[in-house]
Amino acid sequence: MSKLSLKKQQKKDALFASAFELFTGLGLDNTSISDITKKAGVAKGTFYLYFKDKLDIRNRLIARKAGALLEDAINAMDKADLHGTEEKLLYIVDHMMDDLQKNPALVIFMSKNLSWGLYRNAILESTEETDMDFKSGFYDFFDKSEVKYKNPEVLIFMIAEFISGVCNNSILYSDPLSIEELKPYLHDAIVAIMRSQQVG
Amino acid sequence: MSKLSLKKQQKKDALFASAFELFTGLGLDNTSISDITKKAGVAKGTFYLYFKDKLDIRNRLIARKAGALLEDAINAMDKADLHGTEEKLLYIVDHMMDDLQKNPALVIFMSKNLSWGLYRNAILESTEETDMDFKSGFYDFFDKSEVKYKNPEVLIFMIAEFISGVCNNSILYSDPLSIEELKPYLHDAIVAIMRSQQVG
Amino acid sequence: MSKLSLKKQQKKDALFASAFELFTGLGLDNTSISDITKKAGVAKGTFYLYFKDKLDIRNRLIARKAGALLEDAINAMDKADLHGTEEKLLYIVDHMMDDLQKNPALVIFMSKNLSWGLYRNAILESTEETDMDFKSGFYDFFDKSEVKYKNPEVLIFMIAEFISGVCNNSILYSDPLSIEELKPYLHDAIVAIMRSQQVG
Amino acid sequence: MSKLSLKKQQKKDALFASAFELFTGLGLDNTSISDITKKAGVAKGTFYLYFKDKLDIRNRLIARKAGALLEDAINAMDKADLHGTEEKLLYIVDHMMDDLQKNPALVIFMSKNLSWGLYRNAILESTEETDMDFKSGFYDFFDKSEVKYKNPEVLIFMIAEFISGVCNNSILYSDPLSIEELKPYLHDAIVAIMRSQQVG
DNA sequence: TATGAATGAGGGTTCATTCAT
DNA sequence: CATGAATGAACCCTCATTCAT
Repeated sequence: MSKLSLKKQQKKDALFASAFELFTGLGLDNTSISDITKKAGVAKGTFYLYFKDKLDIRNRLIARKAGALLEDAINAMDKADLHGTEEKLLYIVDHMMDDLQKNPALVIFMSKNLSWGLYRNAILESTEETDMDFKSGFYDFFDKSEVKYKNPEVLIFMIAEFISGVCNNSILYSDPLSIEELKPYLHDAIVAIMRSQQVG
Repeated sequence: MSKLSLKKQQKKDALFASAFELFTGLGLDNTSISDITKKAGVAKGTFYLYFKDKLDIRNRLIARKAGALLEDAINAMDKADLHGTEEKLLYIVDHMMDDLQKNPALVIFMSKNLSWGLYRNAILESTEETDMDFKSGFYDFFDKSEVKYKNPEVLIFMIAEFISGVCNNSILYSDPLSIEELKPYLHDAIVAIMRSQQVG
Repeated sequence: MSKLSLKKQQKKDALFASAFELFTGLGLDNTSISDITKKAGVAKGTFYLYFKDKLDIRNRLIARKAGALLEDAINAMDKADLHGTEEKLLYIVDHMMDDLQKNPALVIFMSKNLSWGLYRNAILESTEETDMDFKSGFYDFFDKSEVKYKNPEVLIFMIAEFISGVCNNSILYSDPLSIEELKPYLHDAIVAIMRSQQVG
Repeated sequence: MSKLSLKKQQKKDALFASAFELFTGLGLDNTSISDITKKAGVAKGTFYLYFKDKLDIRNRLIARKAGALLEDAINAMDKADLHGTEEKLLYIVDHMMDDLQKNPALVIFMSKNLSWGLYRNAILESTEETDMDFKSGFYDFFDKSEVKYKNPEVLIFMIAEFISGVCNNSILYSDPLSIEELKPYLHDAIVAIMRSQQVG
């Protein structure tokens, strides 16, 4: 990467970082592009060299963050010595929840901006922002599973929405319980959901 | 209620109705107070006689709508001949989902604006906007239940978040499945969640 | 007219006046709405209470100015003791040229912004900005004329374009001659054009 | 001309061509320098190596186009077997009108940007953009004429403005008539103007 | 109470121009 | 010569809020 394009990447990253902080702190609509560029230390016009508008940077940010979250979890899972689909899935879920717990800003951002469509895109489609190929891995995972599920995508969708909603309130407001207190309940519920979707 | 205060109530209702239509149609941030008053057929200044600002009308609207949704479900449940806590809970859940399905605008509005805190307020706290007293009913319901749950509020919270998230995507985008196709999966999952939270 | 709507009319007039001065001084595209409101002594937002955008105020300004120019000329002609179509037409043309000569700003504005379509609208169609009914007068004038012309509208169109172009350069730049020096040539040319369009 | 300066000339020509297309298509103020360079396939900075700003390229473009229009007409007239000043003048006028009619873009551009001053410069002054020497030819033409005019430059000026205005509306909007329908009227009017300016 | 004209800060966006490469 | 990333002033327009009527 040349010196010039390195500088460009730095600007883009600075814009991403500023946008993320502001979106999570003030919300999407209370963040102006002026705010983003000011925080990033670039001129307002520079924003438009890299992004079409606020929606554009938001969507690309989601792809980045969601992809990274999943990637970390999968990488950790690969290193752990796990057997069984259920065990693996729970591991991924726990890992992602731990990550989210450490990063409340990310929770806010994702819960307010993430629809399943965007999330699935981030996971299953490769974009400019995500390098990894999750797609083949996803289907592999369920094909090789000794336990069969009625509809893997529906299962993942339901778990994702479940966790997303629950974590959002719990992590942000400790309401009705803190995430630490909630975890046992949650764990049981997730296992129950999984088992309810097994074939046979 | 005097003639004058009837007129006032009509204006307020008109503002509520206009705000709801516009919030769901255009989104909160794309709806201006000018839009609301124009649609309601009152002057712009009149808005400020009844509401503090846009956030104020939104929160009060949520309390109204969420309360009504639950009230309808409970009323219907009372009329139905049901036995058992699980059966009753499922009935309420189904009823609410049916209502939401018939009213996608309401789904948009609630999913984008509803946090558990607000929702619980609508359910457990009586406000200016909700007449019913849900609170005592709520505790009664679980106290009298033959099946005991570890933590009824957590259970309700988890189910609420689960349904809210799942319905949102499904009803609005038919993604990953339409709500009709999704229902059997959802039903199984809810029962599983409930049972996972039983004591003993 | 109530006190309130009088104030409104004053603001509108102030905006018209400011816009006219700035359009003629700086040109349409070098005049910002901010400039107009600043000069008119009103807030920027006030502009949008009365006009859609810059094009809107320009078109309405043209209708006003062109209408007034013609109206003055016709009124003067009515008072003068004139006989014969040619004599009357020449009188109107002279009167308008005199008016334009006294008001170079108007020349700039009209020559840069006026197309025949707009001009004809200003003359023949009644708008919000022009009260007089020129239309019936126009057709009356040629119907009653003892001299018949092949196509009255074409004749008027040609004379209008001729004068418009010639006056523009002459009044603004005294090029190739001052309007005063040019007048005899112009007079001869206009008479020649008229006669060339007579029937028979 | 060296190979290097040939390349330079090509870039300059590309910029001229792009600017012309965009000015006529979008208008002067809706065309950005970025647009021009993009269309020309050069970098934005390159523009400033050849032109001072947008006004500079516009004025030079006018000189080019107006000069070419006249040059073509004169060349064609020289080849035709014509006798008499009036006949020759009419031939030139007709030729230019035909050219303009074939090229509405040119009409837009010239009518919106052309003042007599610029036009005369293009005709009478030699610039960087026009090679031909029209000046001596112009005075020769009227000196040798068997018919004498009161003021040849005024005559040309009046005809130019007349045609310019009339053609503009007619060619662009077919209003009040199409140029084809208008031509007979126009022809008569021009002859009339000429004759009105003869000496004696 | 009810009105709606008026405000002006602040939003998103464009673009002529510069300058390090 | 040529590039195009970067700038930031300036644009148009919206809108929550106020206040005289």
